[in-house]
Amino acid sequence: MRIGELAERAGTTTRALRYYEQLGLLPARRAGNGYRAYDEGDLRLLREIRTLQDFGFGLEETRPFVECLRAGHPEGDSCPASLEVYERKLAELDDCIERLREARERVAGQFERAVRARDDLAASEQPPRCELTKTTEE
Amino acid sequence: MRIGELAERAGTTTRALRYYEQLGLLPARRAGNGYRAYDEGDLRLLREIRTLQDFGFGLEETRPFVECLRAGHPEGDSCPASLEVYERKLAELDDCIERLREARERVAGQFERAVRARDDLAASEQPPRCELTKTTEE
DNA sequence: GCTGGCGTTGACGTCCGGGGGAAGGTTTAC
DNA sequence: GTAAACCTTCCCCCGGACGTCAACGCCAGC
Repeated sequence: MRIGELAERAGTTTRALRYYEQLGLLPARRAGNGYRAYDEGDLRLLREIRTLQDFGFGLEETRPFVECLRAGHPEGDSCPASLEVYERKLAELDDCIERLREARERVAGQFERAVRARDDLAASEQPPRCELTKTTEE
Repeated sequence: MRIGELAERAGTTTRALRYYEQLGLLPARRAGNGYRAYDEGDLRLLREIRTLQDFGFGLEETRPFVECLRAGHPEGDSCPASLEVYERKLAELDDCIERLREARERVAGQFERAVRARDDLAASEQPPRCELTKTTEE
């Protein structure tokens, strides 16, 4: 299989495949004419890469998974190195989520304070009309 | 006050101040010699910008707050436009947090599955030795 | 009067990842 | 025979918030 077919079957582009090869992530054998030659195993590797990317992994983070598959393991995450990447990613996500939650709380606090300040100001400038005054005023 | 003093008092750099001016965020009056001239009000505006940046706001998002202060309001968030930015930011943060949480759950699921697969494999390859076999084998 | 430190503008560099796109040349496929 | 697919090499781009010169002007102190 050549690069165009592989790209199409994996739903990516030839440009990306050349880039992955450049990274050493998905090296290709070469046919006699210099064309890149891929097989079904490469498609499997490529699908692993794409799946992990959908999970939010960077390309470098997919490397242990790809190498694990290439080493003959049944799944990309059958190797300790892959599990470590999972753990690191989980820690990274937790950290990121926590920081965003803190930021959210700070902003929410500011927002609520500002809204109260606005309402207080409105109330002092134009005192609330109770039911009785309301009917008499209008 | 000139640019160096303002930068130092606000804990930022002259480069940043020129950049803010370039964005029209913090325009400066000019002294006779062409130097930028700032006053205490500008320091207040700048502190508002820095505070919001610490909250995770982009520079453009600080603009309504700065203009609100410049319009004479007591706080940067005394204006409706600022409150809208707060609301947009909260929605943006919520969305971001939610997407990260989903990603985290997907990764956690994969991780747990992989760990179970590993343990199952270890168990089948090397059956667990109970207390009795342990003493007889070694 | 000169050195040093501040100021000015403008333009380009950086960081980050993940490619995009074009030029210019082979090889294959119909 | 020609169009499509492939090859390599090269630079470009995205965004955000500045950093980093370069080359000059202004001013205080000694």
